[in-house]
Amino acid sequence: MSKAEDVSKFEQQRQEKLSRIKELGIEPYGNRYEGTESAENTKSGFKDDDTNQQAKCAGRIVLLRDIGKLIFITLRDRSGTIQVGLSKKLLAEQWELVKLLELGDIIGASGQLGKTKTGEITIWAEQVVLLSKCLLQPPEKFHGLADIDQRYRQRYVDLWANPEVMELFKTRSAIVTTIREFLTSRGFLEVETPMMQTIAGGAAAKPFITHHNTLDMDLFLRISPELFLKRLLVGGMEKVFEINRNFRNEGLSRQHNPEFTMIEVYEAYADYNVMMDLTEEVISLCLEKHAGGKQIRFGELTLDFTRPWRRAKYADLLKEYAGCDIDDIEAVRAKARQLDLDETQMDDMVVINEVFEATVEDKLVNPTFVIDYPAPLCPLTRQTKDDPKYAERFELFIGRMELANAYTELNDPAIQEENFHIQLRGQQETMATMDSDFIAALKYGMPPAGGLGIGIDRLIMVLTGAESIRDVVLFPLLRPAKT
RNA sequence: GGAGGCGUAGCUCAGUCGGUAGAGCAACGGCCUUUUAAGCCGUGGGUCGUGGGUUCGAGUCCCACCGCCUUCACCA
Repeated sequence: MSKAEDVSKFEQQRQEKLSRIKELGIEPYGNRYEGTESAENTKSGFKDDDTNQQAKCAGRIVLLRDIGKLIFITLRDRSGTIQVGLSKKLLAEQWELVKLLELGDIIGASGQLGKTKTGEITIWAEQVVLLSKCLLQPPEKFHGLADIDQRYRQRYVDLWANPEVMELFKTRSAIVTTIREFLTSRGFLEVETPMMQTIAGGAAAKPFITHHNTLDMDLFLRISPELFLKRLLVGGMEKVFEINRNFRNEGLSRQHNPEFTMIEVYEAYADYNVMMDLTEEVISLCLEKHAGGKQIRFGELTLDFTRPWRRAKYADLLKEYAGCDIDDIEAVRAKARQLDLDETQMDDMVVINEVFEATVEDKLVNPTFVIDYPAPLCPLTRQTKDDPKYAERFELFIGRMELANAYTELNDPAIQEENFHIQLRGQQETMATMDSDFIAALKYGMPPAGGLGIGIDRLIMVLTGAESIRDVVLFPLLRPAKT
């Protein structure tokens, strides 16, 4: 960064142009501008045989080529770009304004639609309106804005200077819409539950703490909506979902942003198998509608989404990749030591999970459902029918990342209350924080249900090939910029 | 929090062994009515992230700090 003095030098030049525009009696910040068509629609609507086709577009000047008495401008709008030809002959009275236009200004232009010698569809402007003056230097026209720091801090510039960034966020929006439509068309009700909670439950994570002044009480930003959505099952909302932010006060990484978007889905009378099918179906639908094929490049990896996706038991994967039997705890502990893990202060289950995470997770590149987790690791999950050591839970891994987590919900209040007291040694956080109102809800009777959570940001990552969560979050958390 | 890397003009980037700070784009002044990252002629632009230190001399070497990236820790 350079001195404010230098920055303002360029700004001053633009301020001077602004003054000259005002001297022409022109308001440099326009108002409502009606009757426009998008750039891409305008171009696709062009007919060669129609010699009197009018067009009207608005957008930001991203390229400007001044040939003297003729200026070519490339306008960028939400849809793409279109060329505007500004001719002195056609714009006699507006020519003075037109000569003052510069990169970054937002203008509206209308006139006859035609083609240039080289065949580019062009609006030959008869009317030009300055809609907003740009007072700061836009980034370089060819390379765009490349500095990662600045791209995140000034996403408002990144979005129009780098069209692929705009594309990605349009895709993100479309994927969320697809998920929403998929669920609502199947009778799911979209709801919103508290983001500020008095007990941060439903997941194992450190919460953010905030304070309500009038009530004079601390509140937690939610780490999960789970316990509230299950209350809705008790209330009779049999198929519900919520798409919203969770907050976890933990480290940042390529896969972790402190606030991230989750969808949670609950279906009464279903179980984790139903949720597994639903997960595979909805992600495949998103892939089909919004991605380039069943194979997606993800950094060094190629993710193959061809169905059916692998479904493998937790214990079998442990055997496969760690080479030890889940029931042979000494073998697992030996493996832990081999991995340089200090297992002495950990409960058996914690050791098993540490070994699992260290040996299995980074092998799971193509979509893989890991099913039947050890029950003690799953205090909110129903045990499997044939073996109480395991819980009816799956996690979906794609590209070495955990994307989804689901289970057959525990609806026995006695077992749930007991599980809320579990604190495994070696676990820093526990998802078993006592919530007695939730127990009360269960005592009224919660239908058996399947529940599912999908990390939306990570889903967008694997579907678009973006390797960093910051590339799929519009405004990722950063420290304040240097002064 | 630990480790490693990066920070040079508005933007994208060069900068050799420690010896007066460079290019392209953008800007400014000219020319140009069919350009496509338009072209041509000319001009200006820098406390090299910040602060110390070593040195006759620091963008370059050393230390601290700030920010970003990667990685580890953390984190289902």
